[in-house]
This record gives sequence, structure tokens and C-alpha cells, in this order.
Amino acid sequence: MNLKELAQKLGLSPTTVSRALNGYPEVNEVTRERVLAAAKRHHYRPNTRAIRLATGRAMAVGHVIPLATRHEIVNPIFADFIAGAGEVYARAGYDIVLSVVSDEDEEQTYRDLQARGTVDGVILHSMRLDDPRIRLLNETGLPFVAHGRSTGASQPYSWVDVNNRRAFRRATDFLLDLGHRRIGLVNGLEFMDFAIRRRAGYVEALEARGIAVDAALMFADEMSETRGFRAAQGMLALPDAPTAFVVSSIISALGVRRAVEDRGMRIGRDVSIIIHDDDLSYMKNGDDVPIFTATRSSVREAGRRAAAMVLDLIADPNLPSRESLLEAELIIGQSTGPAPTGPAPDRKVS
Amino acid sequence: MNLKELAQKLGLSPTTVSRALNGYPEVNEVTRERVLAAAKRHHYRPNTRAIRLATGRAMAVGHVIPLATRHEIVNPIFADFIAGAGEVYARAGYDIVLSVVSDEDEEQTYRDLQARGTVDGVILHSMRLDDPRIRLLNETGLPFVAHGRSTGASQPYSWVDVNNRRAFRRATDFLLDLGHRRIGLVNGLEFMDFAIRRRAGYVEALEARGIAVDAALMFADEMSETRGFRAAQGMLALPDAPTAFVVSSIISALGVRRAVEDRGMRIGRDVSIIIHDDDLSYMKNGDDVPIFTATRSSVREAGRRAAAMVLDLIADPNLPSRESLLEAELIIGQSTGPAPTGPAPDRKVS
DNA sequence: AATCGCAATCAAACCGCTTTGGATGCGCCG
DNA sequence: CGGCGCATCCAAAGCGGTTTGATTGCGATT
Repeated sequence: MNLKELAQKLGLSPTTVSRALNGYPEVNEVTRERVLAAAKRHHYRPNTRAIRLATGRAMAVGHVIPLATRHEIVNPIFADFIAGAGEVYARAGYDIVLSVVSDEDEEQTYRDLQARGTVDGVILHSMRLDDPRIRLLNETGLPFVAHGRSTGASQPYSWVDVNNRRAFRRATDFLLDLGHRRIGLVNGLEFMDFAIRRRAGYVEALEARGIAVDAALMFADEMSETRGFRAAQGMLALPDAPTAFVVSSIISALGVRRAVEDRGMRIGRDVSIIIHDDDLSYMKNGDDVPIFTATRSSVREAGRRAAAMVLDLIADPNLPSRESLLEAELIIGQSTGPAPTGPAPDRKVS
Repeated sequence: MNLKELAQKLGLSPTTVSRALNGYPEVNEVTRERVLAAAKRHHYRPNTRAIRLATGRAMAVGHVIPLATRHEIVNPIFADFIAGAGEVYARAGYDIVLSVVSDEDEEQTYRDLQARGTVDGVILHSMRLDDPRIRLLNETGLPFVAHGRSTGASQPYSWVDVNNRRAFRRATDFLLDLGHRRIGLVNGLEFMDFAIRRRAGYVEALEARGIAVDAALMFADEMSETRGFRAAQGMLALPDAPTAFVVSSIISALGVRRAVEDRGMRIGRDVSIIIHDDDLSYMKNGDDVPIFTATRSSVREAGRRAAAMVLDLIADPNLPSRESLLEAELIIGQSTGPAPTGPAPDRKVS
């Protein structure tokens, strides 16, 4: 059942039917009712492909999932971000088009997405230092919003980000206030912008108290359980082991926890852990009581905001770029406590 | 730059240019070269929307992410499944269209997807018992492939699934062989088909050895760290606590591990854990040595297979339904050991 | 009564491709 | 030399909507 057939059944022209369905004012209300009723009765659904060609709009937003060719990790926060964004798109009648792309093809992908008219805008994920995509997309004119910022970018761009620096400053300060002086940082890969900012916050807090920054206590890698484990295991084996950790992800933190417990030490008493918690739906930081003390910021909310922004930009591409900075909330959990006094306990079992 | 303009520049008709670009035989090789060169030079990219309307194909596959209205969990295996499927789609020039849908709107969504021609086929996620979507989609004629089966489905359908029953039978047998007799099951929600099959495998193994199935040792809930923790905590507090657990997900298993360690017991010695491992990229079961003994099956591979199948079905909708059963591989890790003899240790610290 | 304005409707062009159903030209055959 | 087959190429008709630029009918205005 298409427009023409429906119009024929009604004894009207396609023009009038189209206008009736789309709420244009120049159609008699009685006629409109008649059209609406007939459309429902015949289960008429306008063909998306035709609408898209006719209007020149794709009614879709692209999300490119970068699959680094070296380490094939899918960003675990992706699912929740999309869920948030999806809510907003759904309300506006937009689709999400996903492209899974190994990063050497990225430029080509963005160019294609725009030139072929597959999408009306895109969301940039996994922002890196001085990210080349900003220039690329500004050049093509395709509306976009970055999830995360890009330190060193010379052009303006719209973004949604957590205040990573402040969150980590605050987390580190929290540990310092508890008396910890040897604090390990278990960070994400430091070509990622968020990781750079987090380290900056951590360093800033230490320096503010005149505590020397120790490279041996700073670890940067993929944020997986095993890498977290390795990192913490290494640091805990140091002669002057840290009494606390600031960890970039709840997933890495699970590894850190394992490393701590492997040494027979107790979280919150012998070793403190504070994490950044993206509030992932499948990886909640506790149901009621938080497992870890954390700086929390919902990545789902970030998804919602980014989606709303990109839709605004699509509606009016001349809009100036907008920025949305989410502040993380400090959640006090069980995983932090005062720095242990006296010699570090090392009661490794078996 | 569109077809007509390109044709004009070349002094050819759009017909010929289109055919040259699409590899049709009725065009002179010299002409074809000329067209190809001009297309590249002018960065010509055919408009997707026009192609879609003209050919009547969407060149896209839909993935519906069900967002249960009650528990808003995004399936954590989703990202990796999509990554696998995405590889296959990309090669075939297909897009992924994502719909995030609360489950009461699901039927409407599938109907729309098909009637509006947004996609050429769909992948079904989170298969449930006697899943109504099978009938719905067979009725509409939209090609589809289910990730997971649906016990009780009366109609034929194509699917990709892990042999969940056998995997859990094997896992349970493995523990039984180690001498365990009280084995806890930490399962996913049991209106999900995979969870039903897993329980069946578990029960089957116990019954084969004449061991009574104890409802107190069977837990079914969302597969999160915290739920896993709760489940294990509860079972370990029983007078006749289990000495081993079979766990449906590595994420729940992290919670189980926490519960075990909270009681001051040691994994692999006091309590054994065997998990099902979907081989998630961001949640690897160890880098080199596996953390948990596991039945492993790559969900990414499942994504690849499902994608290939749906593309086949799109190419020829009259194809009979196909099935692909993945066998899980048994991985021996550190988390299992012989059943402890004597009274259950309960050396809860502090 | 002729004109005007407005509400309601329509025919046809258009979006940018694919594809059908010819054209055209040329070598070859009887 | 007329006709045929083949290799090339093209005009025009879709695909199923939206949108522009009329057209129609009727009450109000002058």
C-alpha cells in the first residue's frame, strides 16, 4: 500500500493525502480525518526510502565504532551511550546507523557517510589527542558532536564530556585527605583524551600537596580486568607500594581488587580504591551500597545529551558549536579508608 | 556531484555511466575506464538514498536492542556481537540500523522496519521462551536470523546459538568429576531461552549421577556483578553450602568471586567456579592464563555467522531456514579444583 | 455584476539513481 | 547490396514520496 494507491481509494490526489498525513494546514479537517482513518485502516506506512530521497534527509545519525586494528577491543561504554542516545533519536524519528570500522578506514568512512547521504550527522567516539576527525568533519560540513574532547584541536566543535580532570583531582584529593601518600593511577590508554585529562587531575592533586609524581605508579593501558590486575600486581610488588589506587574504570578496578586480595590484603583497610564509574547498566557499582568509592557520571546521560545536540545541529547547521560538561558526583563506598599506618602489611597467603 | 552531472562531463548518458560503474558487460572497456577515472577524479559517490529507492533494497540490516522497561539493562554481549556482525556487513556494503526499543513497542518496531522498508532483514536478540517475534516476522516475510533459539517455537526459523545445554552439562560434569556434590547455579533470567537450556544441562548432569536438584542452589537473575555477589553470598550462608558454582556469565562470576573471598575462602581450593565465557573483548577471561575455568564460545563469531546468514536470506528469501550451533570449548583455568574434604571451611575474616 | 480573497485540492516536476526497451553503427553473410 | 547480429549507447519510465505552482468554487467586497 503506497501513497498513490491510498489516494486512489480515497478519491484524492497524492498531494492532498501527503499533506493530510503530514499535518499541513491547507487541508480540510474533515478530509484529514478521512485520510487518517483510511491510512490506519490500510496499515499505510510511508516508504522511508522515498521520503529520504524526496526530502534529501537521511533521518539517521551515524555512530562509528572504531575497531583498533591492533587491539580489537570494543569500547564497553558504547552500549550504554547508544542506549541513551537511542531514546532521543527514537522520539525524533531518527535511526541510528552503526559503522564498525577499523581505524585506518575511518576517514574514508566519514567521507562516505556524508557524500552518499547515508546520515545527516554523526557522533564521534573515542576522542583522541588533537583528533583529525574534527578538521575532516568541519571540512565536509557534516554536523557532528564529539563524545569527549580533543586536547589540541584548533577548530571549534560541539562536544559532551565529563569533567575528567576535576573528577580525578577530586578523587585523588579524597585519598590524600585520608592520609594516603603513595597513590597508584590505573588509567586508560593515554592517546585517548579522557585519559590525559584524568592523569592531569591526578598529577595536579599530588603537586598541590607537594608530593612527587612517580612514574612507577602511573599505568596506562586498555581498561580490562586483566590489565588492571597486572598494573596493580606490579605496583603492589614495589618496595614502596601504593596504599591506594585511582582507577579509570570499574572493569579495571575489578582486576585491581583481585590483585589486592591476591596479596591477602583487604580493600578499604590495607588498600583503598577509588574509581571512575560510568554507571554502566550491566556493571553497576553496587545495587544499593556502592562497592567502590567513585566519581560517577552516567554515560547514558552523555548519550542523551550528545544525541540532542546533534539533532539540533542537523536542524540548523549554522548553529554555533555547543559544549556540555558533566560534573561527576562523588560516591562514597566501601573501598576507601584511612591510609594504614606503620609498615605496609604483606601477608600473602600460600 | 551526481550521476547526471558526471555523465554530462563525460558526454555520456547517465545510463552508460551507471552501467560502467556497476560493472555491467554492455559497456566498452575503454569507456568504462574513462568513467571510472572521472568518477574518482570528481570524488563521485552515488547517493545512497537514490540507490535505495531505485533498487527497492535498503542495504541495511536492523538490530533491535530491547530495553526492558523494568530492568534497563543493556545486554553486555551486544557490543561484541555487533562488532562481529559488522565485519560481515561492511564487506557486503550493508549498514547496521540500530533501534533501541522498550519491549512493549517491539512488535510495532518490527512491523515498521519492514513496511517502511528501512531494512532488508533483522537479527533477533535476547530470544525468549516461545518468542512471539518468530511468528510475527514469518508473517511479515522480513528475513531474519535469531541469535539464540526459542524453545517452544512452532514455526521454522534461522538461528545461531551456542550449545548451551551441552556446555552446562559439561561444566557441571567437570565439577562432579572433581568430587563436588553441592553445586550452585548462578544463571541468567530464566525467561531467556539460553538460561533455560543452561539450567537443563546443569540439571541433567546432576540427575545422571543421582544427585538431588536443590532449588536453593539455583539462582536466576540479571547477570551483573552485584546479582552474582548476592546469589553466591546467599548460597554460601546455607548450612550445607555449595563447594562449587556454575555461572552463566563472567560478569556475575566476578560477583561470585567477591562473595567467596568475602568469606575468607579461596577460589579453586575452597570453592570452585566454572563460568560460561562469551569471550567479550573488554572482559577477557585472562590474557594468557584463563582466570576462570570456562566453557568458551565467541559471541563475536556468533555475530559473524548470524550476519552471513541474514545476508544469504536477503539474497534469496526462499532459502530454507538454517541453523548454526556453536559448541563451547572447555578451558581449564585456576578457578576449579577438587572438592574440599572435611567440614566446609568458614574462616570469615574480621 | 464583476472582482477579489481564501480555503481546498490537484497536476506535474523533482529527488538521483536503476532499468527497460529501444536506437545506432558497423562488420559480415548470402 | 539488403539484411542480420552484435557491440554500444541512450531516452525515458520507473521507484514512492514531497513540493511547487496552479486551479476551482464560493462567499464577501465594491
